[in-house]
Amino acid sequence: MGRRGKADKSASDRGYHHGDLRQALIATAETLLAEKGVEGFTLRECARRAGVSPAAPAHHFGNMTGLLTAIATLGFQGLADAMESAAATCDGTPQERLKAIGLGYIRFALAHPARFRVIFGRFPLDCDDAALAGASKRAFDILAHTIAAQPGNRAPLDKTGEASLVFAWSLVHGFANLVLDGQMPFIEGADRDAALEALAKQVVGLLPAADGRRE
Amino acid sequence: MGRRGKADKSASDRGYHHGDLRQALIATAETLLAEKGVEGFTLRECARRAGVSPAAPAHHFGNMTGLLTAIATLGFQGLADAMESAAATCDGTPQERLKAIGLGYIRFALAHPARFRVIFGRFPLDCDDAALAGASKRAFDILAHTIAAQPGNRAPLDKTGEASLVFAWSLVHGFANLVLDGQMPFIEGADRDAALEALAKQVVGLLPAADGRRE
DNA sequence: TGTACATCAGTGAACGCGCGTTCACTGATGTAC
DNA sequence: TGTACATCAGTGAACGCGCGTTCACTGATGTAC
Repeated sequence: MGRRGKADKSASDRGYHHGDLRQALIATAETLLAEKGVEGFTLRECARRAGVSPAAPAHHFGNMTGLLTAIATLGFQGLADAMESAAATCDGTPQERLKAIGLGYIRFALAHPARFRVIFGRFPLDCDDAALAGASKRAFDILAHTIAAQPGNRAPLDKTGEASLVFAWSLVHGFANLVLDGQMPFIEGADRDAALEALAKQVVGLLPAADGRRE
Repeated sequence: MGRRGKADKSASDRGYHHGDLRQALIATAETLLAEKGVEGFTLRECARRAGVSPAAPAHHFGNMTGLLTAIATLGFQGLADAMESAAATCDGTPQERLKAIGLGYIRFALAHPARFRVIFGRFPLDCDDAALAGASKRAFDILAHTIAAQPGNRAPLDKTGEASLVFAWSLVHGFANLVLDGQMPFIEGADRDAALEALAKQVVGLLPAADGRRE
């Protein structure tokens, strides 16, 4: 153990070069964001925790916006992956597929709070970043296509289809935000994760009722 | 017009005493929060915009937490009022009442983004503040009682009842957050407010389908 | 009505702090011959 | 295999800044007699 207990690897432990500082900074930033929220996040503390000088992040990301953009890109990719892999395990009817991607959405948010928040908070992101734009479009399209495939809907979505998209999205987005913001105090303790998963399943299970054309 | 265009009333315009600085600071803080979000908010700029010295806010609120706590209290009161007054105008069946308070929730969030965000963001608030705790309980109870009054539910809520509470809350909370975070770009322009109100009505209208006992 | 005094509300300068970013630099690594 | 050199990755000191809060203060208001 080095003299500087705060950092995972101090400069004396690891030599001049870090190895994969880019990845390390992203991971540290996520921890920090999840811990302190948006307003508590600083680039300097991020560097400090990574055991690196305050100038190091600029080398990889230019500035704070660059780092956050990298995290947001990971976020959209992860969100899209989570929805797709959840959809892959279901029986394939449109309704079951919608429930599955909804559950995937929620699971992703709870598993990666920092990425989820960076995506949806109004952070300074580099909107010209092609990777970010692509990942974002991919995630959104999964939801839109799934809604379009529901019984009675068509692509492109009409007004009613749009409303059912907003309905489903609002539901899972709201659930994720309420949990992340600590608004479900009745679900705490040791079995918290299992209880949340069960509640999420139950809530998402009510979803297809809302396709707007059930009578 | 005074020489200092930034402030509504400069010191020379209004004399030494402000009149109602407490109210003015709250209003300015809300504008600032809505404009710049949490992380952009500072007490000093708040004072600056109110045309007052940086030390003035401390006189009324002690510190930043005090100001935010005051705004949060207004928020919970406003949220409860919005839900109650929306409920008062509906025909009185439990299902219609649930839709009404859901719409009230959304309307409040869109009308008072700063208050809504201060309530649900993880801001430093004074949790010992009795007014805050009371207002918070009142708002939550309106939702819980309305859910308990739905057909098939009872008070206190059982597991299924709890799930339908979470369902309804998630829906309106998610909708409000998506709009406030600018995630509904397809609704913009001059008729934005009317379009949002219509969409909110449509989305909330799908709500009672989710009481979980409809078959 | 006038005067002394207490109370209140806001001032403005100052404090120490941590921030994001810059800059010339240096240590480490890789490559060409 | 050895050596010169280019490139890369991270350093650390410094910059100017705006922040929240404090403090002794002063101007304005209200009250008692």
